[in-house]
Amino acid sequence: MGRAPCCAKVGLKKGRWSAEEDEILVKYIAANGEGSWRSLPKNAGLLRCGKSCRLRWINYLRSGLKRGNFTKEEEEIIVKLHATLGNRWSLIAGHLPARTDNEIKNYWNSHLSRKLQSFQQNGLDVGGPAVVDLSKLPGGVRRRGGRTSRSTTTTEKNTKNGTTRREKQGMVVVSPPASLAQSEKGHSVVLHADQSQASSACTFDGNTNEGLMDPNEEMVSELLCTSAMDSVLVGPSEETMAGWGSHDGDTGVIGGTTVEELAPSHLDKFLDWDMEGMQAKLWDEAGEMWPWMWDSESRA
DNA sequence: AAGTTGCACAACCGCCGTGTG
DNA sequence: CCACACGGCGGTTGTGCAACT
Repeated sequence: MGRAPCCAKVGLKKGRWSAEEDEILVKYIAANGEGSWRSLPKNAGLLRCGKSCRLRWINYLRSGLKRGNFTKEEEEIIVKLHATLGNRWSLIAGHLPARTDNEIKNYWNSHLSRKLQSFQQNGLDVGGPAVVDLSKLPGGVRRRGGRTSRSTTTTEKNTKNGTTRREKQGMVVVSPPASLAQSEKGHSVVLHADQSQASSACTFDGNTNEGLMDPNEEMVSELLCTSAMDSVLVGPSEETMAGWGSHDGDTGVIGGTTVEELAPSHLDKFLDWDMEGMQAKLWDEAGEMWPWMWDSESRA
């Protein structure tokens, strides 16, 4: 059992590509086209693994790639798509043709995730992620090196989506908007994010009108609250949950609709939505959107 | 000026799905 | 149906560099 390594490890060069190697690879592909990555390095005279050649070509050498800083528009697209698709960088990259999945992934890990986390931790009242001017958030200004002081813990703050948050024993305690707390007192609300965050949930206990959430899950749910559109994104049936958990064939079943089916038309539409308005709508229509939450079992 | 620290990013690693014999 | 090769993808790591002490 077990596959043979993609290439013989012995004698192959690793690490950064030299200009000479780049030139060889570009010339070879120009003459012979892409594909046959396994045999490419041998045929081209490169002491590289085929996968390494492919990665170098895909991410840096092929034409049509846009290098340099991400624009504000690109950032917003990434944030919104990530809220929907999770870490499916190749799908996200499909909506930013000049960017590679690796570049987007790196950018997310080094820039955007930190911004959003800072946003959440500081409870900034900036109107929700969809309308956040990312450049104004902590970390928005590129800064390199040096020691950074760790942000102090927050006690209690009101957020623009109507919830109240405070921290207790390492968890984020979230209270729903007063309107929901009063109208739906005695019920529980569980917010589920996309497939990759299926376990992320905020449960508002009907008696205390509070919900406990991991700080990281808070960010997910914040995005979810502002982006949820219908049952496709919110609320698990058993079938849906099974699809989330299984990663069935990389299909990414969400509420019976595959991610591939969602993209691009639904996602393009999604990007145009008034996220803040959707957030308010979500709270207003909580009873309709999550009917399974109001059954007798969930109240036990 | 030198040492320290953390960021940014290129590249690697390993798993998974698909195609093929 | 099975085993294998290959390509693709997402997670992770290594390294260079600049800011800071």
